[in-house]
Amino acid sequence: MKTRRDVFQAIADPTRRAIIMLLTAGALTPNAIAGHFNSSRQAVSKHLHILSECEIVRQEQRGREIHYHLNADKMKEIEKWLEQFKQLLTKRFNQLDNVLEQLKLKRK
Amino acid sequence: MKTRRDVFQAIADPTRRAIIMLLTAGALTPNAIAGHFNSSRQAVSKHLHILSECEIVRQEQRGREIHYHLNADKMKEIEKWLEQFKQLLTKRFNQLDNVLEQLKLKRK
DNA sequence: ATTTTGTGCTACTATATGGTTGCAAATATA
DNA sequence: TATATTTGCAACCATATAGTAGCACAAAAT
Repeated sequence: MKTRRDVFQAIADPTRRAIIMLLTAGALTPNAIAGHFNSSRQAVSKHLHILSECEIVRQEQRGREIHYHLNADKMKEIEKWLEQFKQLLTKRFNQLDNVLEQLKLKRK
Repeated sequence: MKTRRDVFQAIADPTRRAIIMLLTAGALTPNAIAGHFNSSRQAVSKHLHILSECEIVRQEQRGREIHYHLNADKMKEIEKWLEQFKQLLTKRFNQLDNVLEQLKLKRK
């Protein structure tokens, strides 16, 4: 099992999805984030580390505090994949349309 | 670590994403799918099992062959989450707009 | 009837993951 | 200066994951 670290891996965990949602409202410190969940500060820190690696999140040091900002652009990768998926689906239905078209012609 | 089995977990693995893409073109047997990848038949079967559990994929027995169909509707869950995310982002920018608006007013 | 083929299922392995605990470093506060 | 707070980091644990190999069973093909 190679260590993957992509956006899809990042959003696989429900806590990380929640953190992402939370950060849409603005930057927060690890402590503040942990306060919103049942997770411990360290657990949240680990999730933030993973999110940092995927560049979904960006650190900003401010004295002893670290503010975690969301990099919303990264989310576009998922959107892109979904778009690609939907396009392939459309192609398939076009093929199905062709089949139905041909059946219609035959019936004539 | 609880065993999660949701769509997000399902698309976390690149092989599974590839399988999903492959099945947009139509149903395939495990052997046929494995033929498209470097993965072994057993590995693909495991992925199909996971995809079945999330209802992304549906089995159709045909003699000794099993055809795996895509349930494209499940993918909408991801779309829905993304939509929710984007909506939250918009809200944040609206708040930012309000701040700027207020600053403008103050300057007057 | 025998062989081949397609598949699922059950170990088994190595590695990843999510989480906890404890410690150290840096900054803020008294 | 002494103490409290915020954080990262490393060690450790239990479980999940991805993959392999082998067996069993049913359906086709010979």
